[in-house]
Amino acid sequence: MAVCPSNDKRVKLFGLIRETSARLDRTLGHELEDSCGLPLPWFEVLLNLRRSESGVLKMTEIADAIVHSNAGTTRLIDRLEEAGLVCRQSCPNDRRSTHVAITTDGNARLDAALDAHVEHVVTHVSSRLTAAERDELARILGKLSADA
Amino acid sequence: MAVCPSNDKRVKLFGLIRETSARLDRTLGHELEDSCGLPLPWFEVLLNLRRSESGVLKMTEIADAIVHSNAGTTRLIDRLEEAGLVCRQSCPNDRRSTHVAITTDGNARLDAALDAHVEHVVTHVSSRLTAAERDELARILGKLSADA
DNA sequence: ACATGATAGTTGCTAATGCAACTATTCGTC
DNA sequence: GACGAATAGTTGCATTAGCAACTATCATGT
Repeated sequence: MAVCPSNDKRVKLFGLIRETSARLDRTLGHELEDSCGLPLPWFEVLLNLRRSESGVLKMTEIADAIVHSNAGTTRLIDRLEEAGLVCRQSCPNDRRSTHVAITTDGNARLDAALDAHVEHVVTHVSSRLTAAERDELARILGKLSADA
Repeated sequence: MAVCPSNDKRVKLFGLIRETSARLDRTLGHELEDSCGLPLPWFEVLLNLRRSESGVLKMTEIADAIVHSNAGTTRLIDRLEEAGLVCRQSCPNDRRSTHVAITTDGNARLDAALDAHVEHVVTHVSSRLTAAERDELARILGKLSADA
């Protein structure tokens, strides 16, 4: 269909999503690490735990939320637990499953990180867009993120 | 400012960008690898070479385009060269610099990959959005990707 | 109750990435 | 022209991630 597929609009859109996210990831990741000593994936885990209703998440839920493999999530939680920011708890209903909860230390670190992170996000994202654009971006991305 | 920073709209927007991109990355990466045996980063390198005016790119240009470190790009190009898809050429003007060019094999692989990739992008991105949404998304992301 | 299959999580192994340090070359300034 | 600073690229090292295989537990059908 396209005369030059390498410049195909559709291909470019995906590339743009990828590139934008990668740049923001790198920038905000560095800034978070520099200001709080907290890697972005750790932050994401803590953030998801904070948001969870029950205060705990299963390994699989975390893996899905942060878009990691189960194996990768195991190791990630290992490190977070090693650092004392989360703890594993046995799940009463299902003995295959593991509950992960945030610790007091984890909550404190998250609070500090959130303050810094909000500032970074404002600098690199919010302030560059109008309110309408931010809403529209969230709406559109929501449609894409629905399943995959 | 926000009562509950973990649900702060700004934080969520960044998280959504990250999540959406990660999911698409994973899905389209697998599909491309399964259909063409081409890892997504390889594809991105070849695509950028195809698009370049002169037919070659410097290592640093590639690193920037695909949002990799210089070190990571060196190893990535090593593998691509090993596979015969690109070749390094000495740069006449600057002997510190290295030109990377796509080979005949690389072009063939890229052609095949593009056909498959377009299809994947249509499935997971284009078809989920209206034409207006696609344009708007590209426009907004363009504003974000501008510098960092 | 039991066999079969599905699911949750972990581990071994390998691949890919980044940072810091290094070499080689070029640029700027005197 | 020569010296110091900046730049392009590569390498050593450590970290992180995923896939495939494994164990343990649960669910289903007979």
